[in-house]
Amino acid sequence: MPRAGLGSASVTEAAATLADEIGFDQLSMGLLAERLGVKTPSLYKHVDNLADLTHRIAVLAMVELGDAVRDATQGRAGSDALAAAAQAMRAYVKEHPGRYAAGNSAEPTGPDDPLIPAATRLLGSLSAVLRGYQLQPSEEVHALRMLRSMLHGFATIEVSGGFQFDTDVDESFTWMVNLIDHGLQSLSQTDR
Amino acid sequence: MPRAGLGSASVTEAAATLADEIGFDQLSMGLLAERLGVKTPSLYKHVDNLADLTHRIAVLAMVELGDAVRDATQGRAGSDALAAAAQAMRAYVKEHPGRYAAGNSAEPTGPDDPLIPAATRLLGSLSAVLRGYQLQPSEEVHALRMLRSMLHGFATIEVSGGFQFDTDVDESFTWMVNLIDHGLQSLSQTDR
DNA sequence: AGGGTTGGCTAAGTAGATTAGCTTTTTACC
DNA sequence: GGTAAAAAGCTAATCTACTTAGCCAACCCT
Repeated sequence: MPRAGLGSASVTEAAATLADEIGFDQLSMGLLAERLGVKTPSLYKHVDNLADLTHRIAVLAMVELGDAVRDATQGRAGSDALAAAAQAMRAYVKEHPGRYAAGNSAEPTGPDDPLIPAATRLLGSLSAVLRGYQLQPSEEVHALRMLRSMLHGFATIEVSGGFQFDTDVDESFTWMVNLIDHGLQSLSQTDR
Repeated sequence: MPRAGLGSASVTEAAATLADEIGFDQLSMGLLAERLGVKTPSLYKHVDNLADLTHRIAVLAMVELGDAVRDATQGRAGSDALAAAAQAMRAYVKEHPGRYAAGNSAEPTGPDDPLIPAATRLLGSLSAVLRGYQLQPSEEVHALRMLRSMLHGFATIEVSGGFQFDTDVDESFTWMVNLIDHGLQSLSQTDR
């Protein structure tokens, strides 16, 4: 019996891709094994169990999303950076809905969980975008929470097919980002 | 053997309460049966299966949330109505996280699904709130999508424990709602 | 009182996750 | 090149949760 050449990383990657295709909640050890041309118990040589697998997908998602936002905002500032970050995040969720869902369902398992730095890095990138608006320090956390809420909410509703009307969703998204942009600009300390 | 006096409605209600307590994804037929003092198979006299049960919870959640938003906005308009609707929605999700999660995971099963009118009614209440801002008709859908995204995103992140910093979450919420309020006011047709 | 319906139960079937234990391949080192 | 340990696959078996079948008691209605 020849070997399949698997490893924790390749199994996680395959699972993430499968989750994107069939939906995170449909992911199972059996389906993943079939996809990899292997019997189900063999997966346990590379991953502790299903919870461990989904956690690894979550970490992967956070790292990738952090990279995407960072790359998109490189060399941009203010409104440009905000629009780029928002579009990058939305694009990632649309392309990788299963990974993103895994990321949302994950809880840190301990103080050394790699999920923590990954999430921190993503938040840092969003913070950097907001820094361009020169908000009062006391308002920075509020603005960050608002930005996260809006992007997360929009992306998850969109991916779940929740926007019914046939009005263009792209248009709604840029409209929303613009509204936030104007709101943040009006709070900018340089305006006062 | 005495009877437990159950019915579809009371089983659904108990399941919803249990989901709020232990988390929607921890809900199981076994735990629900135990809670009701009954053996697992007995539940199938009142509900088709687990999918049916969660769907009923989803409908219940949408109806309750629709009621809550409607009640909160009664007799209010403009900024007051927005703030009331937002607080009502956030309060509902905090009090009933399991029900709300069920609502999010639900898909209509057909054209006669009671989930559809329930969801429509909720969206209608939010639309009514926005109507007070006298937006251009072409912008109404965008504003509704933004409002939904923000409220849904904030509530789900908060309930999942995603807001880490110790800055007061209430404050962030009202800050966010205020920002949106100002943004919508500046778009009001009466201003131009 | 008595027949039909309802709602509970036990027993059994199914699917998915997981563990145990065996065998083969690969690797590392002599 | 040869061999022993580690790694990676497999089959078989276990456990848990959902679900179905079929039985019997309790309730309702006249």
